[in-house]
Amino acid sequence: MSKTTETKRVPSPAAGSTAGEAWEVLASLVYPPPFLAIAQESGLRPATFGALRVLDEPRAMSEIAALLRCDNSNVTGIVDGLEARGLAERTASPGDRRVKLIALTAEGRRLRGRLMREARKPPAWLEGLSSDDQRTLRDVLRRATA
Amino acid sequence: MSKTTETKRVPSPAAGSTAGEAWEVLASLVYPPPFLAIAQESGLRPATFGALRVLDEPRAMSEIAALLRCDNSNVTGIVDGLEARGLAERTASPGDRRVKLIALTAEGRRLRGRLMREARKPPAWLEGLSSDDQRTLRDVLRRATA
DNA sequence: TATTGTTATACTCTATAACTATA
DNA sequence: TATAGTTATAGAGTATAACAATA
Repeated sequence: MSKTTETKRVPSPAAGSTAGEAWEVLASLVYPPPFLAIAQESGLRPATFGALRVLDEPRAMSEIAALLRCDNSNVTGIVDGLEARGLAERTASPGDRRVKLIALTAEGRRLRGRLMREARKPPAWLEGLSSDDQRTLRDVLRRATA
Repeated sequence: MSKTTETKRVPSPAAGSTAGEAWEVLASLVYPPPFLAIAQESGLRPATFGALRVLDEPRAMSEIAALLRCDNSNVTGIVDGLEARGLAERTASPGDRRVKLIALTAEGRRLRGRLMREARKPPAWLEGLSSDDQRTLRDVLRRATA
């Protein structure tokens, strides 16, 4: 869970700059992250949810470890959990018999689709903005990444 | 660490709405949270950083647990860690001798001040926006919380 | 009796190191 | 010899339950 929220709980002094003011409001809106709640509600543990997320296609264990930025040895347990729930299967790699490809089952693909759609859903405060404000926000943020 | 980033890693289908588009960009900008990196660089573990954050004034163990949304029993260990580092002290509560008030030491206050200033610092992408865009962003976000 | 904080215990997530089976 | 994955083990973070001191 989040012991990470900053604003609103600790009374913060005036930020002193426009960027600081914007950041203060933004942090209060996006932390804690909504997808943590989604993982919890789905009954999946964070690590399992993370693995499901990157399994958009069959991947080797080491590939999953790299995407999750964790050690290979963890992936063994995480994939064990996915297999136990019937969400994924270890399959042999055609070229290299050391490699195991992890593929979602039909049920795994169903669950993943549902959770990914949920995770992409904009939070209520964003849906509640006027269409103009939504467009403005989107455009400013796009300039920030340009 | 973050096994929580969504955008940019998994190719996501077009969001299909202005809010969805805005959210997609926003998520790529704010996850993983910058204060996780701050905690790590400071050599504090996330739980310790969280406790330090809520100790703007002396607080009872149970109060800390409530703010961190964790069990009382965890706070014992977290405060043990703060004490071992010389950052906080258990002091007796004047009214109720069951209660222990945790107060930061001078060193704890110094470190907390430094970390909080760091955590409030707007990220580079926000500082890099034009003044106009910063103001626009701030005002839209303020309307979202109104 | 009820409450505050501690201890005992257990489960999850993470990492390192030693091991296996391939290459 | 090197690599992919597993196992053994350990440390941190979390939770529940039983306990001591105090109310």
